[in-house]
Amino acid sequence: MSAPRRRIAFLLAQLGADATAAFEKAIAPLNVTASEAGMLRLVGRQPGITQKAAGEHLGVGPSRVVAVLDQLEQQSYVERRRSASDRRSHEIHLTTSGTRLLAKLRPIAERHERTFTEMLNGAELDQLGAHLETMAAARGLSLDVHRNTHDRS
Amino acid sequence: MSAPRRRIAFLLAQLGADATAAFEKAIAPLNVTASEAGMLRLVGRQPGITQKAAGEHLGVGPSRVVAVLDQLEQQSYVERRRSASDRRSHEIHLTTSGTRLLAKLRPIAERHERTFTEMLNGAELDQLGAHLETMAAARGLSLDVHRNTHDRS
DNA sequence: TATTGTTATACTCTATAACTATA
DNA sequence: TATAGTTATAGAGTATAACAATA
Repeated sequence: MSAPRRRIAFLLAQLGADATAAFEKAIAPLNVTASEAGMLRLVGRQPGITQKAAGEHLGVGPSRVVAVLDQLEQQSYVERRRSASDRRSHEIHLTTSGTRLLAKLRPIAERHERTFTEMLNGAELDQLGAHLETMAAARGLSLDVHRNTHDRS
Repeated sequence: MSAPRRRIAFLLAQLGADATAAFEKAIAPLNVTASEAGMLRLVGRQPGITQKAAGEHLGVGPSRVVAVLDQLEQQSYVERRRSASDRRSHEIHLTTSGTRLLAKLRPIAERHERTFTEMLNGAELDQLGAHLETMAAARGLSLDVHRNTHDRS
């Protein structure tokens, strides 16, 4: 059918906003925002990543990267190190306390995922995940930021 | 599977944000934001709705309702009328040109929906839509009432 | 006293342009 | 010249509190 009576895009917008708000709320006790948590995960997975590369992965501009890193660095969760090969660029690394924070974030993210998926069974989630990944790939969204723990396959 | 899946909520957040951004971009030529489009559609469906009720339907606060309506009224797409029964409240109505704008919005929203669904076949979309609706219902998101501003027609 | 809408304020996120220091 | 990062600024969206008119 070419006349779309379905409301997929609308449902995605609704559920996506709800997921983001719920995640923000879940991690608020750790005094980090979703932006900061996303950056922490990325840096944990790719230590030494440059700010430019981080911005591309996260889909945000350079000035937003600066703001997020300023916040994280001020709380001593990450540090910027000037690259030896190209002194214009900064390599971002987790500190010990950043690594500890990331470890605390993981179970919260898992619980968050469970609250969003508990109403569907395993087969349904496999279908849903496959379709969402197909859509995300077709839309050119990068998907690797979140897969940094045990489910890399 | 007992290991928590950690990708569905993330995919929803990513795709939801992408859907919202794409819709904004699609309607930009009409010089309306997604907030304004959502309000227009609500008022089209429920002429005479009060600002308070509109805010509840759209999931935004009173001051946001004022800002969106100020914008729409300034462009003569809607008008506020004091309620005869309760002179504290305003009843919102589309103007002729607001109705015309709403009619132009509809095919754009349909094209937007197709853009987000063209990579899946009909059976896959049926599955996906059913699962998303199950999730939305479990999350307490209304399927009939539009609670956020990133709406399609 | 409570409610509807308004105004004011502050904070987050996004986007852009100008600037610096390197290359 | 071009690039990586920084700074400044502006806009949209959100949240909250104080306020006027009305109930």
